Amino acid sequence: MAPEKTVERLCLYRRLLKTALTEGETNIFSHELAELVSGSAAQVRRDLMEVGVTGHSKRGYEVDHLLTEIDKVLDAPHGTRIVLIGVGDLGRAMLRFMKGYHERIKVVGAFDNDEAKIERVVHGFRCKSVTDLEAVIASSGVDVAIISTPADAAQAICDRLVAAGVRGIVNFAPVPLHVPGNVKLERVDIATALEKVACLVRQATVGCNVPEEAND
Amino acid sequence: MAPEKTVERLCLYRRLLKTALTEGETNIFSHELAELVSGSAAQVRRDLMEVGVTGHSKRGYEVDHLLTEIDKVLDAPHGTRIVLIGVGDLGRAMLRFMKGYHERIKVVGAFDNDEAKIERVVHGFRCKSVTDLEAVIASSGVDVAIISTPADAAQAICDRLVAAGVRGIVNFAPVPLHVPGNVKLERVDIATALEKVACLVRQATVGCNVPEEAND
DNA sequence: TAGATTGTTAATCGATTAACAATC
DNA sequence: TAGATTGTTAATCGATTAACAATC
Repeated sequence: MAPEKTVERLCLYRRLLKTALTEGETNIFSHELAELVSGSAAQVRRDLMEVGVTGHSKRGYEVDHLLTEIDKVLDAPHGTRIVLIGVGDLGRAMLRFMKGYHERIKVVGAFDNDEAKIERVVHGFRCKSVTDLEAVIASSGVDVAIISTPADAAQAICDRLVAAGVRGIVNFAPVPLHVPGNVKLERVDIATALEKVACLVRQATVGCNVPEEAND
Repeated sequence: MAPEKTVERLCLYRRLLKTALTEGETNIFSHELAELVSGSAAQVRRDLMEVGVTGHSKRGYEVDHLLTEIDKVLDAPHGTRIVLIGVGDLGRAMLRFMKGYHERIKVVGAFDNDEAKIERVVHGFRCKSVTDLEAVIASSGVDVAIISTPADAAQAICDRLVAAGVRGIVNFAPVPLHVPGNVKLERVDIATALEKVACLVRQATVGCNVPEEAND
């Protein structure tokens, strides 16, 4: 119901509010939260409207209450069951992240096709054979799958996930995946992020730096 | 000069065009490229206009030529010099990715503050002490830095990078960083991606699935 | 020629920002 | 009260899409 961009920012707000809370801040103004995310106060207020909380013109918003309400919007009350496919460096990074994150993130399986990795325990999760993927999905139920395989394996895995009924996918493989309209797909494109910044930096320095030639 | 969104898509096009080229495709229509990225043909044509290439109404675009021109827009002719800070799982994933990627990506340093990692070779790069960060930047010159440290170290590292003259930063740490306006910052937010998909999937299934209670 | 595709402009869409009355 | 902040609507901005003459 809340627009995607708002959902993204709510995830950010939540993390920052948790920090603020542990630092003893009980109340926060929209412009303070805005500064933390390098956004505008108006946008913060708009986002919080979406959550349904209401602030106070003298004290701003109550951090505690804000967190409770954002949780309600973002999290499924019974948690999110997750599978991860591809236990390489990136897959391990995700497992490690999810391990310590919060209790409503539930990893129900980590899969790889490398015999050497199967049955190994990585950050507390036992690696399974990718041949068992459908069986685990069928028995545990899965809300979101993380694809951290090499590019050439990603679409095939994606198809299997969709066929098995998974309706949310986070794709770390550097290829665009194709999914039916009823599946939510989020691309995390490391390659593009790097190339994009490189390009933008270069564009910004054109003219003041190396003038296209003229050195040695 | 090209809008950021266009730059992002150009990165994607380039990767897909390379694949197409190795598969022997010499020409491609805007609607074909659009399908590969799940975009629209009009957008592809618009993006390619920005690059300055021109197509042919019977044969579409020449893949070969397209790649050459996109390279010119995206890449600095002398390459992009990169440092990476934080050789954890995520840092290793990035090193591994950059190792095999292409010749214009030049990693000039990988840093960590863990004594156990320093001097170790990771995916072909020797890990350095983070105390040497400024020295390496000063001697090698650095275009883009990748921050893959834990969240609590990220802002301090970021400040040091900016002070040392780095003008492009890719941030993998799950905190928003603050940089001056002349620094390009790209956030790759793994935590948000995961939480966002979880939320969207849940929103989509509300009503048809667990009706907020009603099971034991 | 007829049909498909390109290059480009105008129309649409969505998201962000500005503004301001209402509140404390 | 005076001053700051909220909640919300209207104005702005940018990006995407539709449309279509020109081209091959």
